[in-house]
Order: sequence, then structure tokens, then C-alpha cells
Amino acid sequence: MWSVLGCFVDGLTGTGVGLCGMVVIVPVNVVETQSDLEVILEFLEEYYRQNSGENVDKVYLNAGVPVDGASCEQRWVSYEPPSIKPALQPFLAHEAPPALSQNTATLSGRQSLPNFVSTTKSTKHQSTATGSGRKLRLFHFLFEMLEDPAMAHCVSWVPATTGVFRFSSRNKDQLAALWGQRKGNKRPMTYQKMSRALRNYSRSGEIFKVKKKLTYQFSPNTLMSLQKCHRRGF
DNA sequence: GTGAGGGGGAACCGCC
DNA sequence: GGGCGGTTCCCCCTCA
Repeated sequence: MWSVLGCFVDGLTGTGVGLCGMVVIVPVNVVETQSDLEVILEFLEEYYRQNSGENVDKVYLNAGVPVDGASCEQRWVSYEPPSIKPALQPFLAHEAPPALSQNTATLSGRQSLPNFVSTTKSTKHQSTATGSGRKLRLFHFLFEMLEDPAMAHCVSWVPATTGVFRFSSRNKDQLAALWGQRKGNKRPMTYQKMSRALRNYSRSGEIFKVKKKLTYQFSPNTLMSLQKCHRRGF
């Protein structure tokens, strides 16, 4: 018995047919005995093994290298990478997988990796590989997702001007899984764990919990920095 | 009563 | 080795 995994993949990205543009056949008993997420992750790992090759690191090594010595935010803001999606590049930079950094641009794309799939083994190794030391932070990632219309099914502004955003009850774990992929976590990231990290932001004052379900808010300063960076991209 | 979501403590990990 | 930024586990609470 076989099952079509394509629906899971599309479900994960939530953008329907055409985002990943592929259908994968897996034994149905795999789906029955493991959670969907595990199936997806196993598939992604296998896909990565089959398609990554040595060029992946080279792609990353071609990315820009921010100035050492600057603060995390300074480095993040000051970096102006070339090409594809300028508004998002400051976040994506060399940390983000090329496929993801072209997320929107490749919406109509078809046969390559799913856009959310990291083509690197781990972000923790990327900084070492590039020697930059710049790490992608969760709130950067969230802002990036919020600015990406293709991810509106997972997280959206409510409204953007106030910095309030809300996760989709249905797709919040997909976004979390994406974050986990991006970070190269060993175990699948869940919304529960990601929200734990978000709650930690309330201590540093970068993001606050809004008293509504699945709703958070960027602090004014954080939002300004993020928007400033966004504008610089254009 | 139940499940989903929220809150937080604590230990742990990897990177700089 | 210490700080940072999560990650993971766990327990408890609230609310629909």
C-alpha cells in the first residue's frame, strides 16, 4: 500500500499545489505508524541527502559576510546582500537556505526543493563555515515569515502597524517545524517549544505576549529595527 | 471533564 | 570558561 505524501508537503507549506510542485509516494504504513511531521522530516532528510551534494556549502560561502565586531543587530541591519528578494535578504543572508530565501520568488517554481527545506545541514555550522558568526534569531525569522505572503496561512499581522501578529491555529506547527528546519535542530520543533522561546523574549523586551490566543506583539523598538531593515532592502 | 493554549522553572546545548 | 540564544522537558493553570 502506498500513500501520496504530496498532500502533506503541500499541507506543510500551506500554499497549495505548485509551491513545492512534487508528489512523493511513501508506503502508507509509514504514515500510519509515525506522525505526519516525522514522515515529513524523514522525507526532507532523505531528499536533502539525495539532492544536496557538495554545492550547498559553496552557495553559502558565496553569501555576504558582515563586519565582525558589530553587535548582532548592527551586523544584521548593516548587511546588504544582492539580488532576489532584497527586503528579506538581511534576515536570510547566508544563514537562510537559498531555496527559502527565494521563497516568494519560487512560488511558481516547480521541481526544486520545497521552499521551506533547508539545504544546509545546520545553521549552527553555517556560521562556522562562513566565519561570520551571525546567527538567525527567532524574531527575525518570524518577521521574515510575516512579510512573506506565502506564509500568511501560518502567521499574519493583526495589523502590521502595531506589530501584533497571530499564529494560525491550524498551521502554527508548520511554521515551528520550518523554524526548526532553519535552525537545523535535531528534533522537530513544535509550536509549544517555539512559544517557549517567544515567552523568553518578554524578558528581553523584544516580543510580548498579547492576551489573545496565539497572538504576540513585537516591541516598538524591535518592530522599528525590523521595518528599518525591511525598508533598507528596497 | 477534556483539550488547546499559556506560563515558567530548570537543565541542557552549541556557538561566539 | 562564561554569556547568549535558544531547545527540551516538565508541570501547572486557564479557558472554551
